[in-house]
Amino acid sequence: MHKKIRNMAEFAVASGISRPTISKYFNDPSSVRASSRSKIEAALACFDYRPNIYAVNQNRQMTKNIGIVVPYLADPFFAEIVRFIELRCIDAGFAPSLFSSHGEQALEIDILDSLRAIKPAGVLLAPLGRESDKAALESFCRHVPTVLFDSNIEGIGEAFIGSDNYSFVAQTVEYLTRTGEAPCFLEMRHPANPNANKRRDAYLSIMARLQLESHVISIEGRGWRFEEIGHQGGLKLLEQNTLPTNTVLCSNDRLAIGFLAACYEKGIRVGRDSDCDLRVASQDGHPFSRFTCPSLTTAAHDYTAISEHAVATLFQLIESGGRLAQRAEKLFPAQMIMRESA
Amino acid sequence: MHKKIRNMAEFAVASGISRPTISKYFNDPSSVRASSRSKIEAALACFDYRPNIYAVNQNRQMTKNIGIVVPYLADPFFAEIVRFIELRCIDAGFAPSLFSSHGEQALEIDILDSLRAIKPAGVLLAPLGRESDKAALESFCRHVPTVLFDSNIEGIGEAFIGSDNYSFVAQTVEYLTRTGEAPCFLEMRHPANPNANKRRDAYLSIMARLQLESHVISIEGRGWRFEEIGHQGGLKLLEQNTLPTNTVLCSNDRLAIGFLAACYEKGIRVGRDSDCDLRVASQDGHPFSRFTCPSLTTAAHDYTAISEHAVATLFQLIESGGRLAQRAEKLFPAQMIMRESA
DNA sequence: GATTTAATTTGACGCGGGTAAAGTTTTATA
DNA sequence: TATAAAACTTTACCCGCGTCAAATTAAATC
Repeated sequence: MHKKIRNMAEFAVASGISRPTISKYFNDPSSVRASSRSKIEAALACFDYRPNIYAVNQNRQMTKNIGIVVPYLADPFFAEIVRFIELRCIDAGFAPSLFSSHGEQALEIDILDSLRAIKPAGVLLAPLGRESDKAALESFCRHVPTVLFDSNIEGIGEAFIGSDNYSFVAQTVEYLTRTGEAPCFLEMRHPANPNANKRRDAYLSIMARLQLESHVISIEGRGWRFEEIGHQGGLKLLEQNTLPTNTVLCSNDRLAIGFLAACYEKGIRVGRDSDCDLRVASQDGHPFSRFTCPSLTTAAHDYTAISEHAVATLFQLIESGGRLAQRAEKLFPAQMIMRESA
Repeated sequence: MHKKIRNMAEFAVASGISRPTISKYFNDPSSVRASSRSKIEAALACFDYRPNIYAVNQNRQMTKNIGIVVPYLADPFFAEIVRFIELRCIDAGFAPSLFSSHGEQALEIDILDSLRAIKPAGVLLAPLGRESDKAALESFCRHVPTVLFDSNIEGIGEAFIGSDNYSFVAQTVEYLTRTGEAPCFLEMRHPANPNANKRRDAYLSIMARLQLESHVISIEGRGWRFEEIGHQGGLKLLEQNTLPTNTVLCSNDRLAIGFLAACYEKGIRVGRDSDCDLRVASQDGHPFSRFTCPSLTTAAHDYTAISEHAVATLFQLIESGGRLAQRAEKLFPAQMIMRESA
């Protein structure tokens, strides 16, 4: 009875419906008459036929694929946001494909290249940032409807969804200043991510507005191993004993995780209690920031809002045919999380 | 001059080579005469034509796709191993597709389902473990050449590559016992991953062999938020003050990260110095274990060996037509990393 | 029950490239 | 230089499905 169905024509015979109608059904089950639909679904139950996606995508102008590209998947921030995004794409009937550039420009270009080959309906792209080949990104975005997130690159992509870096720094600096000494700012000298520069600039401008003396400490190190960089840089700083203030605001949580490890090793007591030597705060709301020692006071990304809005924007972009009247930018403010480190 | 090339026939004309030869070239550039090859590559340089992957895959019995499935991508262990695997697949000319089950059975089934639809040459699967639907996995593996890694499920997949849990526990217990008191063993009562059970059993058997009294402490909590579980469980344990030994071996690093945070909060000094209250060691070699406070002594997976061998096994499986004479199992021993926590 | 409207069927073509057969040219070997 | 082997060209058909036009049928409206 259950002879194997090899293609849509055979399935059409088996279900007693013509092939074009079957085709319509798979593109939109509600577009066929209820009686046909139930016949098809009855047949579907016995024969478990599914259209060949390669044949389908060859003939469709646009696939149901959505590309998701992040710069560094081993960073739990991206892993977390990708989780949200994937689930929302699936719910909307799309097939997400996930790619990580692993911090390498060549790989990012390769990914965009192979992404073009699968003709996705749209792409959610968190670019490498400073390391990105802007010409390559621009060329890609001309061909594929793309929404940028996390890292903004001016003029590239139809929209950008990210966090308002100013809000992060404003909240952390305000909190730290209100509850103690104003912070110095610890960052990588050559950050991979453009958000880092925005945060430093925000720090400088906010400190100026508050008529406070600002101190930016830029530590060496390149790449995406932020914890290690924060650790090494922290050890050096603490050995030199040249921290200008007793309060340190780290540019991001991963740097702070490394820095806290250095503090611990050097016997520096971190926290807001009176017997502590140093307060450390940071920014991102990294999934592990709860479990540092002490737990990390940080300004957190609104993961849910960002992923939700990024996906919604992409869907809207797809529905309007791949182009938006003008490039939309949406920034979400930080959510302050007060913990033990400051 | 640069009229757009729409398909292989047009490209054949443009390059002065017949279409079947072009087709051969793209399947294996070395299979065509050197003179033809250089003509094709010259044309390729001006016209940047690429075969339509949907048309290609429709007609090929087997694609060049490789599926990679992990249970929880937000766990840096998997993120890290995926990085290795992806790069090796790309180097070998395959197109890896990455999926995370996000800890959910339904999603794992969905992924295997859509994976079947893309007709991959092979799949590298790290199953959820206890949460997996074994019947679904078995059915999948009957259709797609699959190599399991990380979590073994007896009889499923053509091969398994993972770590030798016994070696992990043997090394940590040996080290801890040699340098101080024998450890108790801290684990989740309902671990998601079957490795956890193997580690507990190894602990019991090793302690018995050493004629030492064993103490297994099973803490409550389900799911994949191990740090939180370790943290909550740790707080409870330390409040009750009922630890049977001054040395704790955690089943895995993420649990240990949470436990260390609990120790810090409770003012327990962790480390191997004489003024410390507790020694804590663990297992996995988690990327962040270097940055805990104190840094975590742990038995590390041999990431490189595992990913290397998993990929090599899959390639071999693909070359031998999708079936192996018998199910191969390969386990790699741990590499002990001595740090400050024990 | 006649008419309009919507849905379906039939038949046919196209997408882009795999692949096989038969004949032709090139290269390698002796 | 003759001969065999390898690579190539031409021709043709195939894959599985989207999609269109024309004809047919069913449902909805009055």
